[in-house]
Amino acid sequence: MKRSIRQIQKDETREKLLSAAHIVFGQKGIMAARMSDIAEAAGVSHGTVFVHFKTQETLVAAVIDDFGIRMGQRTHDMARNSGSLRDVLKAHLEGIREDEAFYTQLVIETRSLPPIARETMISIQSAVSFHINQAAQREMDAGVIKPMSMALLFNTWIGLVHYYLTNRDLFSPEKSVIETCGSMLIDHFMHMISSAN
Amino acid sequence: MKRSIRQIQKDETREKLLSAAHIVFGQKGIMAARMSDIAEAAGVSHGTVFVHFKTQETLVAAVIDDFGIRMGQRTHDMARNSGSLRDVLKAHLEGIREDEAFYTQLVIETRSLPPIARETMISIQSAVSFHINQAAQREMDAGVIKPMSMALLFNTWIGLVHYYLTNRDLFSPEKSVIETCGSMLIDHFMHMISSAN
Amino acid sequence: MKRSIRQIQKDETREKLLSAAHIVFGQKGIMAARMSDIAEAAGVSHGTVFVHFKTQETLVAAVIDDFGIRMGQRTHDMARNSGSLRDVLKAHLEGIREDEAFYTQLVIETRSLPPIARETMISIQSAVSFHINQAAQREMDAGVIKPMSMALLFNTWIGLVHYYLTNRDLFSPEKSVIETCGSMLIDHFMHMISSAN
Amino acid sequence: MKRSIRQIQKDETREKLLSAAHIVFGQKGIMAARMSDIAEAAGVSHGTVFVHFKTQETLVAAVIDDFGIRMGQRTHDMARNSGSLRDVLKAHLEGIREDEAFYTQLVIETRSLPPIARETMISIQSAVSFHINQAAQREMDAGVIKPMSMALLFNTWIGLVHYYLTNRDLFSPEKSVIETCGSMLIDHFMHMISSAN
DNA sequence: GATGAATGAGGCTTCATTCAT
DNA sequence: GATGAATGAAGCCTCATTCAT
Repeated sequence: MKRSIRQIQKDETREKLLSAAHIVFGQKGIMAARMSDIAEAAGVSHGTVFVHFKTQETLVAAVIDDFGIRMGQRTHDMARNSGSLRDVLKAHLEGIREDEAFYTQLVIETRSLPPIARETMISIQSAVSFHINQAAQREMDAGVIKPMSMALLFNTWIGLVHYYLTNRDLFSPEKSVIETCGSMLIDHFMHMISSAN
Repeated sequence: MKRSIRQIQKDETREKLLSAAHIVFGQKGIMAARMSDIAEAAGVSHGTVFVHFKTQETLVAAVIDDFGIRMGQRTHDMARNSGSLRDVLKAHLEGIREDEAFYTQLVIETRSLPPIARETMISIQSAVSFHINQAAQREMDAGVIKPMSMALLFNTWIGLVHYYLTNRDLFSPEKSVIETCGSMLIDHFMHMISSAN
Repeated sequence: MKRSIRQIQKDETREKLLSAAHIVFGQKGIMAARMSDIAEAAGVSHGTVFVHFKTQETLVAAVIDDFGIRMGQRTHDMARNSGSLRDVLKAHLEGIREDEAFYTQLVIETRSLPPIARETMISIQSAVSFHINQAAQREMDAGVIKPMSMALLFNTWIGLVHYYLTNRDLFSPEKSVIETCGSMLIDHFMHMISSAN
Repeated sequence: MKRSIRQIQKDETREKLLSAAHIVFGQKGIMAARMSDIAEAAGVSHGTVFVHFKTQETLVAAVIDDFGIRMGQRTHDMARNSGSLRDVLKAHLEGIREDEAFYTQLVIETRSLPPIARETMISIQSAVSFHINQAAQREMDAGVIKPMSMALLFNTWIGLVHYYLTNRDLFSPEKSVIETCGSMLIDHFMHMISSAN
């Protein structure tokens, strides 16, 4: 069927665009990237972007949505492979590391992005939070970590991670912050919430 | 003196502009605010902005610098009035609260702003960090708080605060995050780092 | 080939713009012409100009360069068709006449234009001067014209021509100065430098 | 009388402005000079310029008029001190030399200036032409110079002089063209029109 | 469907001119 | 009269979006 060949090609182009946008957004920032930058990065013409995404906002939303699904999947995988809180945190960072640049931009720009961005961010955090809380609760019940509000425990972790991500220039100008500081952050966080001294 | 009447008026306009910019930046974002928004907010004509600030970047730099000085002053005051770490954290949040919206935008946008922004941010954090570390060290030596890296202690605090600030919509959509969550954050943080359970 | 249809159309627009700019520059002056004047004269939108010429300076440079090439070609043709100095002068004026308005503006504004303008002007004059000198030298050697510095002979001729061009309002307000005064100028110049009385 | 003290001061300021404008116009070009440049050069405030000259055009006109009067005076003096054509040409160049920069700008910009500029230019040239023609006629009658149209003789001279003035960068980048090339120009011109070889 | 030239709204900046002091 | 801050019209340039090919 001709139809389906075309369809396949179209889908391929769409994927190229989403992937290119993901990279460019991670490099230049989401709102700072121009539509033509993305076209160029995807190796297609400027106009083609608009064939697939009616407006800039649509493209941004699609990239974010895509990313949300990927993160959701990773978080889901996280569940089965992790037992201890430490494992969960490790898996969490690992999940971020795979999209570090884009994730960081998303953290930074959420507020000035279309609502979908905020919603995606929240849904990602909710899923992550669910797993972290579960593991934390278990260890808290076991008396390994201090009793404290789950929400605050989670927000402290997220805040710490985001702080390092968004200040990469201070902590790891050359390469991935997660790679450079990840295990240190986990150690520190575990130490802080641990009931031992 | 004629001189000084005119000078005073000019200074007033400059102040009006800085103050309007400070507000508008806090509302719309620093780079998203247009020069004409600021003119309008200050109640002067578009051209007047350029009488006082040759370029947009100059204005941004001036507002940030202004803010940096104000924060520096507050941090300095913090020193004499605070003994315990809890006091210092309280003073820190109090200092932020007075410029909450702008501070939050600065946290968000630092990376896409002229270098002065980053430098100001760093210098503010350095000063704050100095006082926090001093108090924390004392209490750590006294065995009241767990032994841990000063840098990580500070970054955890800053990360936590910034996380709440930059997610105001989640934590306090109506009013100041600091007002709403400040003492909770301090309590939580103190509890976390405390050597007691 | 699709390629070439689009390419041809783009080139046509570029030509329309260059040609419109050439005319508008001749009428209003090179720096006095606004980008929007040229867009209007070319029958395209304001933004289109910037698709083809990134900045005003680029456009000016392109128009001048274009003109330089055209003049160079004419000067080259001049060579083969002219024997006597009189012929060369005639050809020179003829070459100018085809772009009289623009050439005149260029003469007037060279100093306030980007360096390319000056360079183009100089290169045009050099080529012309070469041919004039050659013919003049021959006739000087033959004793037909007075012995004199070639440079001064050339500068006198150019000065005379430019003076008439730049004072068209005095000499030929209605139409081309070259048409109106050209042969008179040649006669006069030849008479002046002739060794006969 | 208070009145007349004020009047004197006002006149002084006006003179300062005219003089400053004359210099600045000579340096930056007449239309390229900003009103504030002139205020600064005159050592008065920006607003003061408008107290004396309602519009930019008025100022330009006044400076040109002033210059015209000065040139007229010099031309008049030229009359009594000069006998031969060579003397007149020398006096002519001398008159220009005293205002070389401004005169050159005027030559270049006349067309884009208010009509007064053109009229002044014409009136200056008329006066000069009168004296040159008179002397030339005498020598032509005496058979010293070739018979030729007075207008063309004059225009050749003016064209030559203007060509050197407006191409100072080629002929005398460092200092006055008249000083550097003046006598050469006179010699050449006299040689050209002389009936001798 | 892909292309990329054309479009035009929107933003920054300059500078002659005005006017309150 | 002198001052200089304020004004706003006008010009350059960017970039998301449209549309003919």
